Amino acid sequence: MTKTRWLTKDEQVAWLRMAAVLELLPGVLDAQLTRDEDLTHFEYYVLASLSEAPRRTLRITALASLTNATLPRLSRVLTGLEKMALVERSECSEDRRAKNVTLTEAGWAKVVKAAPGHVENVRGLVLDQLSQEQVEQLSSITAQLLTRLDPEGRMFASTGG
Amino acid sequence: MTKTRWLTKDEQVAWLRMAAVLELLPGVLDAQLTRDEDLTHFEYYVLASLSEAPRRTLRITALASLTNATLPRLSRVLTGLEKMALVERSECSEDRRAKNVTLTEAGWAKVVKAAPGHVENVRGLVLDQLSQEQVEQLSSITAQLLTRLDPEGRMFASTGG
DNA sequence: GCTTTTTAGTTGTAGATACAAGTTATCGAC
DNA sequence: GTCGATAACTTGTATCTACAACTAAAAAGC
Repeated sequence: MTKTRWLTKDEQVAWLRMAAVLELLPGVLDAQLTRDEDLTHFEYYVLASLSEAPRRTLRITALASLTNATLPRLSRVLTGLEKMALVERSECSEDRRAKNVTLTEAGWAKVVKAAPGHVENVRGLVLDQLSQEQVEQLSSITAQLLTRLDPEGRMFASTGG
Repeated sequence: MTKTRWLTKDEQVAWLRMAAVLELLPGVLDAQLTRDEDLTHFEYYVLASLSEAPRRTLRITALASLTNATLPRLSRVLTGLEKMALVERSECSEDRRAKNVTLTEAGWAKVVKAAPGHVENVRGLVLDQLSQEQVEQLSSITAQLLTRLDPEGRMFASTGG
């Protein structure tokens, strides 16, 4: 129980701004995808993750790890996506406890259709707002933060420092 | 409908890292406060906002704007905080539709008690992970993003560029 | 001043998420 | 190979949040 090291004025400002971004950005990302594609950002992220996997297929646990979702959450989201015919569950031959999820053709088409709008949104909100130099700085800063937030690089094919 | 400007490799990496931070950081902030103080990060933010207001009092709408909450959400959270005796609602004399919320003595004590752990957490997760220079860069970058995300500076006493 | 519109806040209802418990299957000890 | 422990999901239940409908009061139109 040592004495608290309070934030300096500059740190305080930096953190308050960061906290505000943390609060605002997810809602704005969600809003565009919901409006244009009737998908939450999380659902999009699930589909996008599958689209990049070998054979567009992953074990549910692996997908949960990639997306930082709990298993119950992912299970229910997958049920929803399955109802939309965007993914399919199937038994896993090697481990009969486990299941595979596969992106259907319709699911692939959905990702292809949704990607441009999402990318434009990310550009408009973030990347195009920053100078080339700032984008590099942001990349370094977030990489540094992830060493603590995600030490095992689960959400990320840990692209070197 | 122009051709999509896809992300360069560097942009893609920067964005994926940023998205991962966005996904992970709120949960970790919440976990510490819930564990140590039985408060969500949002509840803490509400109490902290009140603690800095004149007379520790704000109109509900003003508080909603500061915290980026919808009115229904804030209304219910306030009901919860009121049950914990951390805040009090009172009629607003100037406008009888409106209500004021005030931090009680117990609410003030709660913020004072919770702040050190929260600050240590923010330090450990973010500020102490970065160099002095990176903290400045983060501050500039987030300020830039907020010009788009929060053009009216609602969440922030817009501290100049 | 009376009516219409807008604003402040609360509550109804539905969907999303978490934690815990349940099910089925693998793994490890022996 | 049998038994207890662990792992991969799924489902039950409670809480949280959003959107919409509701109440009450101020503001605006005329």
